[in-house]
Amino acid sequence: MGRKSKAEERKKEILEHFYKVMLAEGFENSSIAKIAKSMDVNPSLLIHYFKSKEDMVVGLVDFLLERYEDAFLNRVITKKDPQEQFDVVVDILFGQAWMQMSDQHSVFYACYYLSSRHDQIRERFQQMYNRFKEVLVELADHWLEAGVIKDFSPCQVAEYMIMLNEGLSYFEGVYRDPEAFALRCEYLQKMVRKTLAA
Amino acid sequence: MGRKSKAEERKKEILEHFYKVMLAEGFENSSIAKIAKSMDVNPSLLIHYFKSKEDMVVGLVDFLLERYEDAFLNRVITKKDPQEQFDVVVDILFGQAWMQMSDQHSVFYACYYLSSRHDQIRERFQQMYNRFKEVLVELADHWLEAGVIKDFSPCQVAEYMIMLNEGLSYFEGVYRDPEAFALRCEYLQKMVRKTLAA
Amino acid sequence: MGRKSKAEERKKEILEHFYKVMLAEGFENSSIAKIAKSMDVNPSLLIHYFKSKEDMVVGLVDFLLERYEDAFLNRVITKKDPQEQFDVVVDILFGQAWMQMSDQHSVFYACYYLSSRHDQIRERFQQMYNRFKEVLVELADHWLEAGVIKDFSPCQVAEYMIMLNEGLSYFEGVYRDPEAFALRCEYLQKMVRKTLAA
Amino acid sequence: MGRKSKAEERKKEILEHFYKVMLAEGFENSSIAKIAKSMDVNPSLLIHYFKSKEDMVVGLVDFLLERYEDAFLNRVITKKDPQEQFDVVVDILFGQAWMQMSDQHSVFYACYYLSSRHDQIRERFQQMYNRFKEVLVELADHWLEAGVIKDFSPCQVAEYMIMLNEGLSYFEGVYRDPEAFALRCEYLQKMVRKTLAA
DNA sequence: GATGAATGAGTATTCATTCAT
DNA sequence: CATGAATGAATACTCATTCAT
Repeated sequence: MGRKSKAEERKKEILEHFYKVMLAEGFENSSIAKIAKSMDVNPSLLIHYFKSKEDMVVGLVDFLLERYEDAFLNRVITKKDPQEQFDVVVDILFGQAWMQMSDQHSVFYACYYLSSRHDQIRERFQQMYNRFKEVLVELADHWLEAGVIKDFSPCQVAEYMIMLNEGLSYFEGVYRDPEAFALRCEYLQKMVRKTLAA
Repeated sequence: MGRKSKAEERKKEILEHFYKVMLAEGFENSSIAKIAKSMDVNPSLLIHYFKSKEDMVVGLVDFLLERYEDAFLNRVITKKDPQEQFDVVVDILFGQAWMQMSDQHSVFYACYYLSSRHDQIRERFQQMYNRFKEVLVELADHWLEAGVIKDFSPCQVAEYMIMLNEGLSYFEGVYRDPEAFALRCEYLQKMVRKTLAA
Repeated sequence: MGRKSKAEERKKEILEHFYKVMLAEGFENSSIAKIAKSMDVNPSLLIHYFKSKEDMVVGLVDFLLERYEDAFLNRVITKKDPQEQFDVVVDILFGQAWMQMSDQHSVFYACYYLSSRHDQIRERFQQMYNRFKEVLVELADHWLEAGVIKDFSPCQVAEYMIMLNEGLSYFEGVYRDPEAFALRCEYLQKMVRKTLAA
Repeated sequence: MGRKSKAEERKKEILEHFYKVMLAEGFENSSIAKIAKSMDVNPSLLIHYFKSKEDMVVGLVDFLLERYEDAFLNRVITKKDPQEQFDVVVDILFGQAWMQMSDQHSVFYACYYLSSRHDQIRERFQQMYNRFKEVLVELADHWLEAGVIKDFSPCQVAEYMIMLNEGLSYFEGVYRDPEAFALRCEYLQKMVRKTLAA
C-alpha cells in the first residue's frame, strides 16, 4: 500500500546539507536551490519534505540544538565523587573542549538571531537551556549536599555557569584568539571556584 | 570642513531608517527598496551615498556599535570614591538599566552574526570591546589600588565583567522574562562581589 | 455491469471536489493538489482516474453542464394546456428561480471561457444548447399550433428565449442586484409576450 | 531633475502585449515572463510599472473595456431623425458589425469571468454598462417622444437591447456560425421592432 | 487502488545595481 | 542631488506529471 517512506532519512539528509551550505555560504545565502544542488537533487524535492523554507529553518534549529545539547550532555560523564564531578563540569564549560565547536559558531548565532524574531525557534532555545539547567541543577544539588559548593542555590549555580560559558563563547566569537581563550579559561575556572566553592 | 556635512547627514539619515526597517522587519528582510520607501526616496539614492549594500551594512554596524558603546560609557559616570565607583559599575552591568536596551537586541545580534563571516565587521566589534576593556581596566586599576578588589588582574576583571554581562544579555534574549532577569541581576551582583571583592 | 461503477463513483467524487474547490478559489487557483487535499487523498490518485488535468477539466464541464441542463429541464414540467405551458416556461426563464443558481455563475462562466479556446468543451456547450433548443422547439410547435404564439418559427422562438435568458444572467453577473433583477424579469416577461404572443 | 517618465506609454505598450499574448495563449497561460518576452524586455520591468500581476490584470480590463466601449459608442453616430437613429442602433446591436469583434471574444469573457471573483473588475464592468445605458436611455427618450417606440420606459428599452445583444454574442461564442448569426440578426431585428416599435 | 518519491518547467516577485537624464 | 528606466540573477514556491512500490 504505497511507497516506503523515506521521509525521516531524507529530512535528516536535507538538514545536514542545509547546515553544510550555511557553514560555507552563510545563513542569508543559503537558498533552497543551493541546498538542492549540494544534494544533487531537484529543489522541489526539498519542499516535498518540508512544506516551506520556514519549516526547514525550524528543522535546522532543532537539528543544531540537538547537536549542541549532545555535545554538552555527552561530556558530562557521571562520576561518583561530587568534587571530581564538579571539576569535570567546570572543565567542560571553561576548557579547550568547548572551543572545538567554534566552527558551528556562526550557524549557531544565526539561529540565535532568528530566535529573537521567531517564537517557535525561541521556544526551542528555551527548551534546550531548560534541559541544561535541569542537568546542572541536579548536579549542583549533590555538590551542595556534599559541601563542595555553598552560598548559592542549585538553580543560581546552574544559570551562572551557563551564562558565563555563553559569555566566554560570545567573546571568543569576537576575538578568535586561541591563546587568549586558554588564558580566559584558566582565570574563569579560578573565579568560578572562588565564587562557588565551599 | 563646511559643506561636506550634507552627505554625512544623509548617510546618517539612511542608517537610521535602515535600523528602523531592520527592527520592524528583521535583517534578512531589510532591502534597499524598503529603506528607500521608509524614507520616501528613490532606491538609487541610497546607492548614490553608499556604493553598495555591503557598505551600508558596515555603516549600520558602526552606527549601532556607537550607540551601544555610548549607552555603556555614558552610564559610567566618574565617582571619586573607588568603592562607590565599583558599585555603580556593577549596577550598570547587572541591573535593570541594561535590559532597557532589549529592543535593540535583535538588531545587535544580527550584526554579531554578521561579524562571524565578515572580517571588517568583526574588527569593529573588537574595537568596541577593546574600548570597553580600556575603560574597565583603568577603573579596575583604581579598585585594586584602593583595596576594593583583589586576586585578579585588571584585565581579567574587565573581561570577566563583560563576559558575564553578555551572558546575561544572551540569556535574557532566550527567556525574555523581566522578573527572572531581576533575580538574576541580584544574585549575579552577589557573585561578582564574592569573586572580586577584597 | 457490476464492478466498473467504483471508478465512476470515484470520478464523480473527484469532480464534485473540483467543483467545490473552484467555487472557493476560482478556476485559475484550482490545482490537482488542492482538490486532492480537499478529498484528503494523494494527488497522484486523481491522475490515476483522469489521465491528465485537461481530462479533469473536460469532465468538470460535463458534470457542470449536466447540472445546468437538469436544472432547466426538471423545471419544465409538462402541462396539458399550451397557454399554461407557455406561461410556465416564460416564468422559468425570466423568474426568480433562475437566479438561485447564481452561486454557480462564476464556475459556469469559467467553463464558457474555456469553450472559446477548447473545441471539445465548446462542443459540449453546443450539445447542451441543442438539447435546450430541441425541447423548446417542440413546445413552441404546440404553442404555434394552439395559437398561443405567432409570427416566428419554433426555432427562432427557442433561440430568442435562450439568448434573452442568457443576456439576463449575464447582466445579473455584472450588477448582482436582486431587486433590479426582479424588475427586469417583470418587464422582460411583458416584452416576450408582446413579441411572441398571438 | 530625474529622468523623463515613460510610464504612461510603457504601461499601454505592456497592456497591448498582454492582450496579444492572451489572444494567442489564453488567459491562464499569460505570464509576466511571456509578455516580457513578447516585448523583448526583462520581466522585472513589467513589475516596475505595474506593481503586481493583479494590477496588470486590472489594467488590462480597463484597456479592454475602453476598446469595447469605443467600438460601440463610435458606431452610434448622431442622426437627426429619431426613426433613422433607431434603425441605426438596432443595426449596430444586431448586425454584422458586432461580430467583427469576435476575435476579442475569448479575452472579453476571460475578463467577465474575472469580474465574478474580483470586485474592482466587476465595478469596471458596471461602469461600462452604465455608460452604455446612459447613451441608450437618452436615445430612447427621443424615440419615445417622437413616437418611434412605445410601451416601455427608456431604461427598460436600454437594458433590453443590451441584454439581447449580449445574449446574441454569447450564443455566437457557442456556435461560431456566421450564417446562423446572420439569420439570428435578421429575426432579432424583427422581434425588437415588434417589441418596441409604436 | 493508493501512496509517496522525484522531476522539471513554470510562477510572481524581489533584489542590488547601473545608467541616462 | 535625485529620479526613474532597465537589467539579470535570484528567491521561494506551485504545478502537472511519472514512476516505483
